[in-house]
Amino acid sequence: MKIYHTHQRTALIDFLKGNSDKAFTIEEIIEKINNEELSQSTVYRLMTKLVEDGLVHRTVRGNSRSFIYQYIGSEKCEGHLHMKCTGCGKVYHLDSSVSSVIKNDIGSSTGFEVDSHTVILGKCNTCRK
Amino acid sequence: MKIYHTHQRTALIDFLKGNSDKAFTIEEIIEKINNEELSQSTVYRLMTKLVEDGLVHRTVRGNSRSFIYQYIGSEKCEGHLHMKCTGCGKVYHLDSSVSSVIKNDIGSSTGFEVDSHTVILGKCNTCRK
DNA sequence: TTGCGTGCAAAGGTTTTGCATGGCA
DNA sequence: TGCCATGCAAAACCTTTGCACGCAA
Repeated sequence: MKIYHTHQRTALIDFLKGNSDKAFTIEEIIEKINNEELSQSTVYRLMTKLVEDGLVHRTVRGNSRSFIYQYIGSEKCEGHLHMKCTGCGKVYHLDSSVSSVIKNDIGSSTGFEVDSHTVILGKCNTCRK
Repeated sequence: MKIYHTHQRTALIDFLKGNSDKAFTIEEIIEKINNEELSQSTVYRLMTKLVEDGLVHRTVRGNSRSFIYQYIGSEKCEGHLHMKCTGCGKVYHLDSSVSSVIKNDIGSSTGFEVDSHTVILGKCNTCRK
């Protein structure tokens, strides 16, 4: 299935890439980029695809009911683990060397081969306070 | 606010405690214990409280739309991490000492406080072959 | 008896979908 | 031109809530 590079798609991906250190609800995304004019259903549809393609990570924030999305698709994400804060929903990138140490610790003690896409849950420095 | 020990509450907590290695949707919970007769809204209400009290952990499963809940209040799983094999689906308990090392590695390099109930994904020794 | 808990059904909020139209390649 | 993408509005879905009644303490 071919992909058309519509201006809606471009605007959305540019926005997410430019803010890959933050996570947003669909509502927030629409608010932030609606000079580019894209409808709610388009955002939902694009997001679904981006999540399927592994470019975007989907979670929930706190005990809210809606999902938040964060861009994690850059190549630089290969090989390291991610941590997701259960408070604010933000995804953090764990340093490659620390990631390797962890994978080795687990591998050598149990024979378990850790998947690079594992998301470690916890509370970030800010939300712990 | 006083707590009444109704049979609905007891049935729910007993079920969750007895299956603390698994996570369930509200629908699944109702299905599994509905010889004890408890309504959907009661399950939702009890769950909300249990999550607030920190006895139950709430997340989402895969790309589903509904939440899943898992009991995390028992002491026996305190302090160590779990690994789930994406091949056979089994959950493994990671040795406490290895768990501590990992938590410390992450904590000292990022300030992130790892949730003990994090589930690390990967392939177990058997499934790797 | 008191007042928290429950069940039912209705409401609420978020996400998905059908259909006609728009626009990229 | 061919066909994927979009927008709108309706539908679907999950969760929450109001109210009257039930039941633990």
